[in-house]
Amino acid sequence: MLEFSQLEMLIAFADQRTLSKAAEMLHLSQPTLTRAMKQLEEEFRVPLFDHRKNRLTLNENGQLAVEYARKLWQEAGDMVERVRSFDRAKHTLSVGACAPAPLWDLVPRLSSLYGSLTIGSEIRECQQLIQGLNEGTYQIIVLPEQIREPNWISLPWGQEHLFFSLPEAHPLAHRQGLEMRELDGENMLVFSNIGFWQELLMRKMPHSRFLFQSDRFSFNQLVRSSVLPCFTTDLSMKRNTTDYTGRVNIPILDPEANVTYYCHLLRSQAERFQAFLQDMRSREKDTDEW
Amino acid sequence: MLEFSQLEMLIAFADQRTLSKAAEMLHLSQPTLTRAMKQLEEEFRVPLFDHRKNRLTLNENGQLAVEYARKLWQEAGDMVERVRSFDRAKHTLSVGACAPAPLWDLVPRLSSLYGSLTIGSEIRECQQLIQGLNEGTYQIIVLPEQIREPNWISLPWGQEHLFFSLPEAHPLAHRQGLEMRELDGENMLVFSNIGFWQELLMRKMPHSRFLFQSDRFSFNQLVRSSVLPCFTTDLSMKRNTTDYTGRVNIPILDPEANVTYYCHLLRSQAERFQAFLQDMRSREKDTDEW
DNA sequence: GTAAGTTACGAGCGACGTAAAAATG
DNA sequence: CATTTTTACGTCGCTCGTAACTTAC
Repeated sequence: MLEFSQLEMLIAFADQRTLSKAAEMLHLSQPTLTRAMKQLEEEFRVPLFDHRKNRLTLNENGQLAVEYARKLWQEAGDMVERVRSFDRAKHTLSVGACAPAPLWDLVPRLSSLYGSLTIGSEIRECQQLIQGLNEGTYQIIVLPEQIREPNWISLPWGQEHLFFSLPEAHPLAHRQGLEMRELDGENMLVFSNIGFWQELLMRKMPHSRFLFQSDRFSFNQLVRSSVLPCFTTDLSMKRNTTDYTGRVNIPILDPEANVTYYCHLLRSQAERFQAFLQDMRSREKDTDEW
Repeated sequence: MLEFSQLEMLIAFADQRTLSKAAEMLHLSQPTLTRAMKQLEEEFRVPLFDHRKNRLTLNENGQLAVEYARKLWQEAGDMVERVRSFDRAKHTLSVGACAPAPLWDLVPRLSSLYGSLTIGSEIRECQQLIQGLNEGTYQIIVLPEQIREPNWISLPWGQEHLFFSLPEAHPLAHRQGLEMRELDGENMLVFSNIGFWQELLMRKMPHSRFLFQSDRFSFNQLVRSSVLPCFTTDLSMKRNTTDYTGRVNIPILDPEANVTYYCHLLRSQAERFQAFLQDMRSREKDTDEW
């Protein structure tokens, strides 16, 4: 019977051009290769090589066989890989979100509901999330708006409200509310990896320069020590990772700065995530939490 | 390493639903199957089966693996088949013709030119021949007309002229030439497997009934013993396989009944058939032969 | 009780490597 | 003379089958 090991040796010979080199490469003795090539010729029942006294070369049949062997070898590898990733997909749950805040309670929630699964989470652009959900890259995605698709399920997952954080001495610090255009042009401190917020800031405040900080510690230092205006949100403040003493946090009035998040998942996965859906629906009634 | 024998066993198990039946089918002991399935799980490093005490069933991973295994198994078979037929193609030369007569001298000619090759010949409809040449089913085709294709080579291969063969007592037996419509309506004796001629007869003599004879001996008997008109051609008469004594053979004047055959082959094969092409061209000058 | 899967064990065969020979440039 | 392929030979190891055990319907 044709065996993968034989195909491997054939491919190695095609690559190395001599049996000796191929044998060395595969950590086999050279006679083993000679035998394997003979066996292949017997199995195919056609000559695959030009057997000269001390030179073995592929003939046309052999070259064709090598082509097929490579394809088969590749597909055999794919087969194993696909089955493994299929299995892995059953033990992992990938969440994609448009912003970090929804993940703060979503991931722990999912962890406690699906203790046996590995929870992976990523922050990506909305368009990528939508595509990823359809392609199976994500099982659950969080978007800042509700998208109604017939084969999707969507349920609200809290709200988030953007604030300006101004030094007390700032001329606008006395205001109860602000529109983004009122600070357009000022240099702003911004924490990185804030998902869709970043695009929003740059769109609504095109004249501002944004000083992005990817390190939480550096960002906190700058918030405390500088007089640069920055951003925060209600969820961020509740989480208390940054000390805003000496600053006034003023709600931003623009409608785009006040979002409701929605979890979306494929209707075909409803059964798998039944526990999560029940949990979401029970929260939905308990509106105080938000 | 993954082995084809393991895939075979996996497929057999998927088909038979129990290891015992699969083992029986493959003429192996049942423990061999148990081991092979274990090995597969080790190679994939994911569970493929639901191991119950006395029942083994494929889980989802396993079902996926079986799908791939079937595909791979099929392709491995294809691989061998393709290489074999590729090799065979190098040792065979398939000729397709629209009528039998051109083959009478073409096949012996090719045999003597390419003694090491097996010559296969078939009579088919022109459309099938054209398709077959392009697809590689035939290396050489003979058509009753010249077709000019940029990547084809075409050269004439003789002429053939159709005759009516009438009993001497037939009212038209004295004529020097006849048109087909003049005998339309009479019952005619026809030898089978005459290629495109058959279609021509039926088209030009729609009111005649044709008594097809596929056996040469029966046909000859009927020609001798009956007074039914029949057909012959100059090439057929030269070949002398039928005794026309007591009959008058009268040329048919319709242009379609007087054809020049053309051999066609792919220009890409010109080198391979160089000897044949030279031979054809030298005959072409020697017009007396026709 | 029958039929299925798993485990244990022993034997046989086959695959591999070493060694030697032959050939080529 | 170095490199390569092929052949011969001996041994190690792996694979297979038999047999015994366990379980379920």
